[in-house]
Amino acid sequence: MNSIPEKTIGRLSLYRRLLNRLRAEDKTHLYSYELATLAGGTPARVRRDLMAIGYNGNPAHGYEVEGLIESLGHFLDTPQGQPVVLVGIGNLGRAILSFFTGRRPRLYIVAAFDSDPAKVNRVIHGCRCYPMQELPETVRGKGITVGIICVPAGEAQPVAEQLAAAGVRGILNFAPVRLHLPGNIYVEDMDMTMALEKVAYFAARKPNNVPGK
Amino acid sequence: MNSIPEKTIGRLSLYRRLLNRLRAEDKTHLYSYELATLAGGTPARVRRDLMAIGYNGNPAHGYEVEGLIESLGHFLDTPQGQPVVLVGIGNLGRAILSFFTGRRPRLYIVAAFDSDPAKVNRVIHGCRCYPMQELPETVRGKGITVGIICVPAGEAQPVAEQLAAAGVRGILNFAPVRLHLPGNIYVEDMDMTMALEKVAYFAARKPNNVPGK
DNA sequence: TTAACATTGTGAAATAAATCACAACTAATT
DNA sequence: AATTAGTTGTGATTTATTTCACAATGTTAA
Ligand SMILES: NC(=O)c1ccc[n+]([C@@H]2O[C@H](COP(=O)([O-])OP(=O)(O)OC[C@H]3O[C@@H](n4cnc5c(N)ncnc54)[C@H](O)[C@@H]3O)[C@@H](O)[C@H]2O)c1
Ligand SMILES: NC(=O)c1ccc[n+]([C@@H]2O[C@H](COP(=O)([O-])OP(=O)(O)OC[C@H]3O[C@@H](n4cnc5c(N)ncnc54)[C@H](O)[C@@H]3O)[C@@H](O)[C@H]2O)c1
Repeated sequence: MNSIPEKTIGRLSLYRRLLNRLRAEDKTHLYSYELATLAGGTPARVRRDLMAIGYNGNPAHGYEVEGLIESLGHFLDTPQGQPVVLVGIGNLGRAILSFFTGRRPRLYIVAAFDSDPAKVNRVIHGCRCYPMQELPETVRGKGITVGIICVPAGEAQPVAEQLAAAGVRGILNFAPVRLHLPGNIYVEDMDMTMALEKVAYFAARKPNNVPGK
Repeated sequence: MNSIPEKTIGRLSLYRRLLNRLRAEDKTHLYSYELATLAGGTPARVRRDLMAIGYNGNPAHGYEVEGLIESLGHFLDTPQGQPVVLVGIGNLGRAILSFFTGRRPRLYIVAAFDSDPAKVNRVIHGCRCYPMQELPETVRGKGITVGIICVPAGEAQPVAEQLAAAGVRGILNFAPVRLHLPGNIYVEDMDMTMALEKVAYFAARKPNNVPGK
C-alpha cells in the first residue's frame, strides 16, 4: 500500500503557513512552482505532496489559496484541537513558551511543568506553570496528546516515561538524547547540537560537497 | 560515486557525543548494537555510518571508544576549530547563547549581533553582543564560517544575505522561512512549528500510522 | 471553433537511505 | 590445533523519497 511519506506531513504544515501569509496579502490563486519557491523545493514535489490530501488544482489558475488552506486543515488538524504541555521551564522552555503560547488556535501550550518549586505556581509568557506532581491529572484530565521536553539530558528519559504513562501520544524532544518508548508513541528530536555540527561540517568543506537539499 | 549520506554526518556527531559520555564512565570498548541502542537505530546502520570515517572495529571487542572518538574528531572537525556567530538576541537567541557559549572547544559562539541598540554592547551568558554594523568586519576578520539566525521571520532573508556576503558558509536557521542563497552555502532549518505540527499529526492518528523512525 | 499555451496529475525512472544476510575474522575454550 | 560463539565489514536487496516526463486539461485569443 502507498502511504504518505513522513516528510510530506511536515511540508504540508509549511505549505499551510505560507498560504496563510499569502491569503493575508489577498492572493487568491497560485501555481505549484510558486509554492515550491516559497517552501524551498521543486514544483513536482509540491504537486506530489498535495496529492496526499486529495485537493485538486486547475491547469489554468493553479491552486485556490482559500480552498487549499481549508483542505490542509481538514487533513492535518483534529476537529477538537490539540492542547500541548511543556516540561522544563529553563532557558529554552521559556523561549518556547513565549513563542507558542496563545498563538495557534488548534495547537497551543496549555500548561508547563517543572520539578523546581521556585519555577512553578505562576504564569510565564501567559502560560500557567505547575509542579510535576500535577502532570498526570492535567494530561489525563484534559486529554492532552502532545508533550514538549525541555529538561536536561539526564532527566529526559524519565520525563518522557511520565508523559507516556499519563497518555501523551507524541513528543517533541529538545534534549540531546534518544528516548526509548513504546513504538506507538511518536518522537521527534530537535537536536540543535547535531544540527550545528552538521552545518559546521558542510561549512568547512568545498562547495561540491554541499548537498543541494 | 559513493559519497557519504547527509544523514550520516549528523549521526556521526551524535555518536561522538555518546562516546564521550561512555568514556567518562571508563568504558573502553563497545559493539555496534550498543551504540545503536544509545543512538536510536540499528546495528547495521551504525556499522554503515562508521564505514564513512574508515575506522575499523574488531569482531571480538567491537570498537575501541578512545580510538573511535579520535577518528570521529579527525573526520568531523577542522584543525583550527570553527567559531560561530549568532544574530538575533531575543528569547530564543538568549537561550541558545546560554547553551552553546563556552561549551565545546571547537564549536563555540564568539559573538552575537542584534539591530536593537538596547540589546548590544554588553555580555549575555558570557557572549559579547554587538550592533549589526560590526558583523561584516567580525566575520571577515575572524574567518567565521558558521552563523545562527534567530531573528523574526521577515528579517531572516536579509540577515542571511548579510551573513553570506560577510563570508559565512553554513547557516543554522531558526526562523520559520526558507532562505534563498547561493547553492554553495549550506542551510539547515530548525523549524519548530513544523516539528510540533508533525508530532501533533502522528499523535492524533492510530498506532499503525506511526512510523518507526 | 480551433489552435496555442502553460500547468496539473501521475506512472515510471532515478536517487537516497536503510536493511538484510553472510563470509571473514578474533578470541576464548576444548 | 581445532571448534565454537559472536561480531564486523560490506555486496546485494529493499524501502523511501524525489524527480522525470508527458498525456490531459482549462483558458485565452485568434
Ligand atoms: N538552551 C538551549 O538553547 C538549548 C539548546 C540545545 C539543547 N537544549 C536542551 O534543552 C534542554 C533544556 O535546556 P535549557 O537550556 O532550557 O536547560 P535549563 O537548565 O535552563 O532548564 C532545565 C529545566 O528543567 C527543569 N527540570 C530538571 N529536571 C526536571 C525533571 N525531572 N522534571 C521536570 N523538570 C525538570 C529544571 O528545573 C529547569 O527549569 C536540555 O536538555 C538541553 O540540552 C537547550
Ligand atoms: N522563541 C522560540 O522558541 C521560537 C520557536 C520557534 C521559532 N522561533 C523563531 O526564531 C526567531 C526568533 O524568535 P524569538 O522568540 O527569539 O524572537 P524575539 O522577537 O524575541 O527576538 C528577535 C530578535 O531579533 C532582533 N532583530 C530583529 N530584526 C533584526 C535584524 N534585521 N538584524 C538583527 N537583529 C534583528 C530583535 O531585536 C530581537 O532581539 C523567529 O524567527 C521565530 O519565529 C522562535
